[in-house]
Amino acid sequence: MVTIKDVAQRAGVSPSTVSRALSGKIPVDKETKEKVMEAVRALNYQPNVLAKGLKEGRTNTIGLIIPNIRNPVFPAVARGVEDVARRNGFTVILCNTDEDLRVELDYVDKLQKRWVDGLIFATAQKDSHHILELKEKDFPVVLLVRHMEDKVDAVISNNFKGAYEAVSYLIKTGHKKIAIVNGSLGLTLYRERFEGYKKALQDAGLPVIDEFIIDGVSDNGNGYYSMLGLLEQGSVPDAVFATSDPKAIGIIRAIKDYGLRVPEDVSVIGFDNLEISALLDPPLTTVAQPLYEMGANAANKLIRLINSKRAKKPTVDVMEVELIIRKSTR
Amino acid sequence: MVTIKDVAQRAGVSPSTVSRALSGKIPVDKETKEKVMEAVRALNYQPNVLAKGLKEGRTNTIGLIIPNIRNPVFPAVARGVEDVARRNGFTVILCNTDEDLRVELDYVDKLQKRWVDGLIFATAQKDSHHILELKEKDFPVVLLVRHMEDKVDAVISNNFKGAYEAVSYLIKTGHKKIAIVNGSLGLTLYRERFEGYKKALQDAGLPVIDEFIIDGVSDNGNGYYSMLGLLEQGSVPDAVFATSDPKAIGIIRAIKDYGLRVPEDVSVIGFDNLEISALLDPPLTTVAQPLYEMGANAANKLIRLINSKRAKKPTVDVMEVELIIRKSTR
DNA sequence: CTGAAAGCGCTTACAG
DNA sequence: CTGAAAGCGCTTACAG
Repeated sequence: MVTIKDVAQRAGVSPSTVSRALSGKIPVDKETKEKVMEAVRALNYQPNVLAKGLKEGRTNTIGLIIPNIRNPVFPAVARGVEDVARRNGFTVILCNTDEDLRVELDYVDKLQKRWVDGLIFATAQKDSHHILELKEKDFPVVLLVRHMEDKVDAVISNNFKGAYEAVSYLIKTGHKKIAIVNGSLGLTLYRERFEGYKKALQDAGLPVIDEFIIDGVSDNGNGYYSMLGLLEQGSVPDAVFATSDPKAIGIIRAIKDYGLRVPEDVSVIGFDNLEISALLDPPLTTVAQPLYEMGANAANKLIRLINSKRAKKPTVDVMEVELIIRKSTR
Repeated sequence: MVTIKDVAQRAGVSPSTVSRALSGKIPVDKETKEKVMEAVRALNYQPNVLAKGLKEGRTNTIGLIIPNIRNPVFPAVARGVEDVARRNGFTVILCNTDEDLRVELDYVDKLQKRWVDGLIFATAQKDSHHILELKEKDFPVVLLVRHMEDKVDAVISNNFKGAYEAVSYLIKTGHKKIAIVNGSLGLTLYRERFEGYKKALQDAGLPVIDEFIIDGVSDNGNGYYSMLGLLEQGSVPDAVFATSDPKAIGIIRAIKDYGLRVPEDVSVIGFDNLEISALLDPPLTTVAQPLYEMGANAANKLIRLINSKRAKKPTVDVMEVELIIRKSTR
């Protein structure tokens, strides 16, 4: 391991000078600087990040906390985060929590010890006290996809509008009995999508029917059973608004297994626009979220927080959303 | 920030004693130990990992270097790596390279010295000198998915056998003109799958036909054009062995766009068994790789390397593979 | 069993 | 512009 001392010796200067020549922030004589650079090259010197971090109190590392990278929403999001991080000289630690609070707290603990400079959470719940605590300590935090009102900086998409447009489209194309298969109402994003659904019905003078409202459905496979349950109890809607593409996939399978056709008997509309959604049978009509850009924005926001001394008021960036019409709706 | 000094002061002992009480490796009087623990709890002391790392020369962090987390093979792999890492007290840094060597070298540079205890590469090429160099320096390295003969520890799947079984199945079910759409032959895994393809044909007394051999096809969308090209030049196979599921997806679209049916006119078989592959139209027949387990094994292997003092001879773990028959083959 | 001291590799006031 | 010194928060020989 070659250290700053080795470089200093070879260049015939003191370690302090090497440090200054390298940082560039403090004036150094041109000639000495060249000698230093020459030595750095000759020895292939790499400054030790730990020592630097220990001294400066920062590590140029951020943590990305998500439920599960296998949920197909997150690869694009993670990629957005990483690209921006890398371009700014940051490195990202990936943390999957499976929505388990203990795992999440564990990670927060561990990462803070590691002196991570900031954290992006895509796991925020209504009552994520630990996130609020970090915020209060002025530790840089940004929420992604899910947010907590205006208390913490966040990047989300326009959930209300996306849902409103999806359901309005269904109404416009002649559907009257529109069910919603929703996620947990503990999450703001699903509450907002629910509001959009209700508003669209109301604006069209359609009733909001209790039996067509299903929530608490997760993304890993139980959309199938919720839909099957609905059909088997004899409530057949003419359209379903699924609040995520993974849910829509399960719902379509359930409708087919029940012996009905999509979209002839039941139209299905999703929310996300995953890369696979165009490849399904039938190709999925859905509301596109700019997942990559959301990740990229969150990383930018976090890095700005890290670099700025004074705390500003948190802001929530709402990204626009677009209805993509394919073949799962008639 | 509460440091070891604060704890020492409160417990009325020296910092050295606190360190020893905490590490547990060196005997400490029971009573003093309790005083220390009491102080640790009272102050909610968190040892600073940077300082520890600087002193001990290790950080309990590993780097995972992959082409792109958006390629649907990698989320499962990454999850396997992370789960094992976390269970062993390690943290993982995610690095996407897009197969760009400069990005990769940049990452290796940044991560390697003193900062990360080991590296998992899912990006190895035939001539990845930088990986060999790390290995020679005795820096812990494990290859994943792709390997470099027996020079470096690796976890791969049984590519030859998977390909052999896939193609043999096609032959057994009456196909005679079987094309292969392959990845870059610069990668061992694709060479091995190619060998399996050829061997299966030979064992059945079928000729290996040049015009049915396409390689250098990447996973992001150009399977579509390769297949379309093949069809348009008038060479219509009765089956296609795609050496990855993403390629199979593009191939199926090309066949349909060309006006033929899958599997009635052309059977298609993939390799991977992604979660989406069962949901496609038609559901994809494919060779399943244990992606999660491969990631988990690689992490285990790496952590063992990190913890063991002496270098052992590298070993290549070959994981078993399974043919999953669905509806894209007749 | 315990404390004082040295040192991991840096950066940055403090002098000059 | 430059060097010597102190210090970031730990761990670990060295004495006792």
